Amino acid sequence: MIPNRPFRPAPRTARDKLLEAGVKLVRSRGFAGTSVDQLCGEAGVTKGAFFHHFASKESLGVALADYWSTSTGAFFADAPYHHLSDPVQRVLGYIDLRIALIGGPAESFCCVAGTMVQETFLTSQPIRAACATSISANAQALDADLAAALAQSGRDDVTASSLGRYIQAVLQGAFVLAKARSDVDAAGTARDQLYHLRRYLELLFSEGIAHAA
Amino acid sequence: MIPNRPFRPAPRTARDKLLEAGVKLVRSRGFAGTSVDQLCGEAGVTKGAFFHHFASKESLGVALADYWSTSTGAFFADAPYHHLSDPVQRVLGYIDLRIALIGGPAESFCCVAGTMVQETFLTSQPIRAACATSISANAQALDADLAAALAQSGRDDVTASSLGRYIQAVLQGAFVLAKARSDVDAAGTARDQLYHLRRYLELLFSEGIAHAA
DNA sequence: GCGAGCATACCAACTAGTCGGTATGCTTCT
DNA sequence: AGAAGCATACCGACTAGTTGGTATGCTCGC
Repeated sequence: MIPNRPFRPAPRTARDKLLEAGVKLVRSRGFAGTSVDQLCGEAGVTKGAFFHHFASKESLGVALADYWSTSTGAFFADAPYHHLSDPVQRVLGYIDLRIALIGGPAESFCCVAGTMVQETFLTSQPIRAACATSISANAQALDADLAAALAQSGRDDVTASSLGRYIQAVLQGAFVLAKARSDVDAAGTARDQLYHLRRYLELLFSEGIAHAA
Repeated sequence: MIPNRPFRPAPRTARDKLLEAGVKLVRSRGFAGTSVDQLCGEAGVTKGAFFHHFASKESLGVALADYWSTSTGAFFADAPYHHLSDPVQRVLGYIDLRIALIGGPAESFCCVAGTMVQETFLTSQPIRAACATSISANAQALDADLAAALAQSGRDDVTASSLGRYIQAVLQGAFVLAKARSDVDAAGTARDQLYHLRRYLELLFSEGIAHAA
């Protein structure tokens, strides 16, 4: 789930170029709406190269979800909010980073895995599983901070894993609404959802303290 | 349509059958992943009937979003939570109804408009607009109750329309996560997101009262 | 008999995937 | 060192089947 990815490296091999093309085309046209020829055209490679690296279009979908997962995972693992001492602030720092990454048209910040899984969850089990792994990896990266923040706030009615999934759900929903309202203000629409999410987390953690006091 | 035979069941036209087939197939395979032939097969109708009623596959997509919007709109307009006297309870009653409606596999409770707009927001402006209208109509149906609940709680930092959009965003996100986790527990995953949403609304409205007091 | 509603037959374009081929390296044996 | 042997990376024409869409004909209520 890397949104804008301003510093992505130039892809060298045909495989990398095809995966980068996949990110762009799936984000804007969906998986079924993107043909192998379009992927090759966008990547500037031939069909021979495509089927040299991928056994089928489906296997590109699986590889794309993995590629997306590892590149976004690396991005957030390096983010500065990890250095904050307060776990609540680390969680809010993650949300603030997500807010900061939203900008431009919807296809530049939406999620490849979320888009793919909507279309393929019944027609391709391998792609569905790869997308599920990608999304849950994002959720689990926050798990320790969420658990610490909940414990610190005295919250025992919410689990960290459930809250982590909720954060991912709000992100995915924000992307859907941003696409729907892309004629008005895609980025602003998406950010609005994260402001509500941030407010929920603040209420949740402070309400916990109020309870404990 | 025309009630010239009141003692017989209403004649299901090919158009209605195609729209019903569209709901089922788009929910489970997406719009681009569903062919005109599949739609005709599911509806038990031939291609001639399809292009008699719809100028193109795209125009079926637009009609499908409208059909979805009116049928779901009518359902929620008749729901019993409207009779509750407290606006906060009406809002929470809507959430509880949405929770109650979630069950079975993901394709039986997910949103047609949300699925379609993800794929087509850049490739078909008419479908995107129809889906946006469908989603925002759902949001606006809650507008008056949300405004009353916010006013009653003394909340002036959140607008009703923004909160209505957030509710729709969480629903859409819940559907995405349910699809991704359809191997585990699709319905339970989706419901979990709405429990968080319900808690947010409770905190929001009670926190407002605390502020006012 | 006329138009609404639908069926049959068909088409050009596009689809994912195949296949024979080339260029460039890396190993290994002499 | 050098050549044989082989693997990797890539090319682009080709195919069998599917796609959305069309042209035409039937049928039945008004």
